[in-house]
Amino acid sequence: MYTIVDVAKYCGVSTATVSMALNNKGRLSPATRAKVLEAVDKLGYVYNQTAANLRNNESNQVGLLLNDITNPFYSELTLSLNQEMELHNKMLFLANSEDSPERQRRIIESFISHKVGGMVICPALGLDLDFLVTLKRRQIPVVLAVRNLEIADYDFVGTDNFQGARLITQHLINLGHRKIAFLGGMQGSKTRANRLAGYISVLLENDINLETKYSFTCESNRKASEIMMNGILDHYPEITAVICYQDIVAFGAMRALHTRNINIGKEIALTGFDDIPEAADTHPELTTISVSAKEIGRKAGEVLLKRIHGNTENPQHIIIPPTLIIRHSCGS
Amino acid sequence: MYTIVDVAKYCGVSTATVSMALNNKGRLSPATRAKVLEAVDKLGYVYNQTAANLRNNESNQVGLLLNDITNPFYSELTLSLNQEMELHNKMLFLANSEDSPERQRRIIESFISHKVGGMVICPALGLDLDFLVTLKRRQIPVVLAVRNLEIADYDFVGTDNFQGARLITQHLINLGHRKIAFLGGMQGSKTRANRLAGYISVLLENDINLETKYSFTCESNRKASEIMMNGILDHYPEITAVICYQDIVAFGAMRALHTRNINIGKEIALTGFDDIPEAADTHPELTTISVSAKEIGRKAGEVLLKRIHGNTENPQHIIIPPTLIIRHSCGS
DNA sequence: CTGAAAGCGCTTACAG
DNA sequence: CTGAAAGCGCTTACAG
Repeated sequence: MYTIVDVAKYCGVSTATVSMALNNKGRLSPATRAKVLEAVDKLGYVYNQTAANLRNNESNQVGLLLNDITNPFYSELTLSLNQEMELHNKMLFLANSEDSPERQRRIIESFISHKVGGMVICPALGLDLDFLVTLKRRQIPVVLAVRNLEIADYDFVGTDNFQGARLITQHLINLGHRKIAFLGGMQGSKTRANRLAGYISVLLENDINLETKYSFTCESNRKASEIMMNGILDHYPEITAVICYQDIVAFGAMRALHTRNINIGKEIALTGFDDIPEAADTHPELTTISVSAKEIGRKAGEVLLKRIHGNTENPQHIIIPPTLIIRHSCGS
Repeated sequence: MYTIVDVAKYCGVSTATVSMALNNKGRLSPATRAKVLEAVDKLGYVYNQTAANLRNNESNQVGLLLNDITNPFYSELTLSLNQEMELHNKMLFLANSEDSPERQRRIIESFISHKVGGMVICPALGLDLDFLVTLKRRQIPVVLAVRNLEIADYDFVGTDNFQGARLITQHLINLGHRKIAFLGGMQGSKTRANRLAGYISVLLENDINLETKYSFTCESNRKASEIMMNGILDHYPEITAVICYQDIVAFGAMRALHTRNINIGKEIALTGFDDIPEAADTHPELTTISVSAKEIGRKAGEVLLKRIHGNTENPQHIIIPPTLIIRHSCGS
């Protein structure tokens, strides 16, 4: 593996000259520059970006911390953040917290140790806030995505969960539903609290009696929600509509319904949240709330980049408005 | 941001001592070690891994190059590779080629520039092989995943596409189908060629006339395959079964079928390939070939790690055998 | 058991 | 227009 010294020797110039040729800086004669570039090509020299970063006290790496890359919502976010970073010649470290606060902490420390210039974090549930405060002191730009932490001094990009839930609840009420369940999300999740609040607020506005027993928590995977949905069917046959916390949760619920040969859309209405691509593949296709993961990823990248370049405005909260996507799972 | 020098000054020791304390190396008196560690804690010093890497001429970063992180098959692979890397304290760079050979080239060069210790690559279609040969000369470990390139001297982890296609084709024939189409994949894809060969070989073995017009290419997304499926229905109404190149392709085909109110499983049989989680969410659930993306990711990580640690055995080709998953899209 | 010094591969301020 | 030298934050072989 050649270094800048080898290239310099090969051309009979100094390493300073090679460096300047490589970075297109300083005033080199075109002839010298050409000679160097040719040597680079001939030797197959490859620039050591990490050495340059060390010397310049810079970084062109950013970290992305997710809970579950396997969730299509997050993989779309990853893609668009990645595209944004590529445009600005930054590399992306990817890590998965799997919703473990301890693991998340380790990962963030690892990001710092690896000298990221900034990071976007989808916080794990139960993350201790003290840690984030010390993180802030490190002066490294952090933007929170998807899940907000209500820590005033962090940038955040996400959606309006309260509003999204309102949209979908009102839609069901307009269709005549009165016994509406809310299924999914974990106890203690801020996101869930907001969606639940949206659902409740619309119920109240419409003078519908709030039955707290109609809201159910479950893990965000198909298996867990399938089991829960079966429980709902067994114990609350009066329910005519269920608002699922996420599309993934709705998929699990659908399994339970299909197994029992219950006609979704006719006998029961079902809704999701996120509008991942798969939501249009189910049968019936899922009525859901669209939250553009792509847009969140892009915006988060944009904000992060600005911070990395020294922007010190007050923290921004960018809210991508959710929209109602009507398909066939509430009738058609 | 403190450095090792600050910590050393704070404790009144040399930087060598701090370094040794940090790495648990050398013979330091427990008292000194404790003093250093305490200072680290107090100052909030964080280790600069990149500086250490430069000095040691090591790396604890690996690169993962994918075509489409948005495809659930690849996100599962990413997750399991990531887990494997985390176990060994390596960070993962993620990049998306979006199947552009030129972009892929840029990314690989960027990986090298950022001093990855190795990389796993799912090659983009149409990658020029010369480039891979020069890559080989750089001595940096590379393992190919999912798509093989038939370059003898690279490690590869993937599945047996030929065998998988044979499994599913035989299944359809056993169910009585004779007019079987093959839908999807791009011209020039090695993977497609192998699956197509499996399909053809079983047809021939069963004395079924091979109709070359029954095989169709299309991009691996829902929209493209929906359009193609509509074409098939319009022009070849005699077809009773279609083998889709991937689950994603099958999802698009399902859309076309649902739109036309054709009963999947009864009027037409449909199969996928990959067994991504969503394959069990469709209605009817998709009969498909299971290829464990998790297993591929894990194994690829394992092989890469061995290479990084200096293993110089001959290149390995690890084939994860595919299995047939019978659900309801071919009748039940 | 601990310190002084060289060096990993770059860049840049300073001379010339 | 180009070179010699110092320094980014580490580690390790060598002294003591």
